[in-house]
Amino acid sequence: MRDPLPDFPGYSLRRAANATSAELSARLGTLDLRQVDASAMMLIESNPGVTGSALARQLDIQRANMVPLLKRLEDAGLIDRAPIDGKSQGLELTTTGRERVTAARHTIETFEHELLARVPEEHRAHLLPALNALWQ
Amino acid sequence: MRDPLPDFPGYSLRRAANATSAELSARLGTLDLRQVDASAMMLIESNPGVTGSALARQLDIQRANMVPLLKRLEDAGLIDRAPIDGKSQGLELTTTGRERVTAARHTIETFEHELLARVPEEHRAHLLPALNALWQ
DNA sequence: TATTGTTATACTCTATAACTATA
DNA sequence: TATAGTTATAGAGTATAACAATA
Repeated sequence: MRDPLPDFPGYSLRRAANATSAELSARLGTLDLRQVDASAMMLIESNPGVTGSALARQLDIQRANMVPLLKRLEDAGLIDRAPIDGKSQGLELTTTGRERVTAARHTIETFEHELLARVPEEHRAHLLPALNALWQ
Repeated sequence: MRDPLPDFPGYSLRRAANATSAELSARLGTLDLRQVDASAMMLIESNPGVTGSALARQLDIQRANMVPLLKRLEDAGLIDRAPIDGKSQGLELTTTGRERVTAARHTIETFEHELLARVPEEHRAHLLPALNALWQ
């Protein structure tokens, strides 16, 4: 079939994101994590005591949608919450959470390595900076 | 906030796709089109008489989800269906559909041009081939 | 006055299973 | 036996509005 769509960067971006996202989700699923769980946990790991609101802003997630996300992580014993003041609560990884995020990072790094291997060498180093220029 | 996530190509890919997709959707919305509508119409334009099933395969959309999509396009007077045999039907753009897809392509090309302008010149030419290597 | 955490809700997108009719 | 079109439905993911309590 004639297909003019892959010539559009926007289309290719969406297709590439969908394809790789589905694959990564399947792998993180073996750790009982979603992609957003792993992202949130890595941010908490790098910023212990961060609030849910700050996390939401950094991940570009609605504050309201953080509630079930954090509840899931807490119920799974992966994070703890401690009051900062009367209205804010700081988030930290539990011991289990630290182990899980380490496993997740390993899964992700393996995945990204395979991902980049698909890209011809001449283009490889340009992918990340080009992508980050699009949204950062 | 310390944020290790933009160093992961998979994360940057998803963030870039989300950000650009939201922007493009808003622009296509002024033409009463969704992204997938524009994609489907461009494929029909390039392959007049194509079936809905073939379209679904090319776009990686479930056959079942093509039904409301095509109904929407037909109700809007953008496509016509003509029986090929007893079970298949060929899709074609109407006159209105051809005008609309031309407008959509203009919108998309303008958008992509702005998109690529955000990417530093040294990386620009590498984006599309790198992306296409990830899913094609 | 702005922000945090929360509840409730609706909407879009997508996936699955099943069915009929036809190739 | 495989494919086309379809129906119905369920599950994610996300967006909006509103609220009480606190900074």
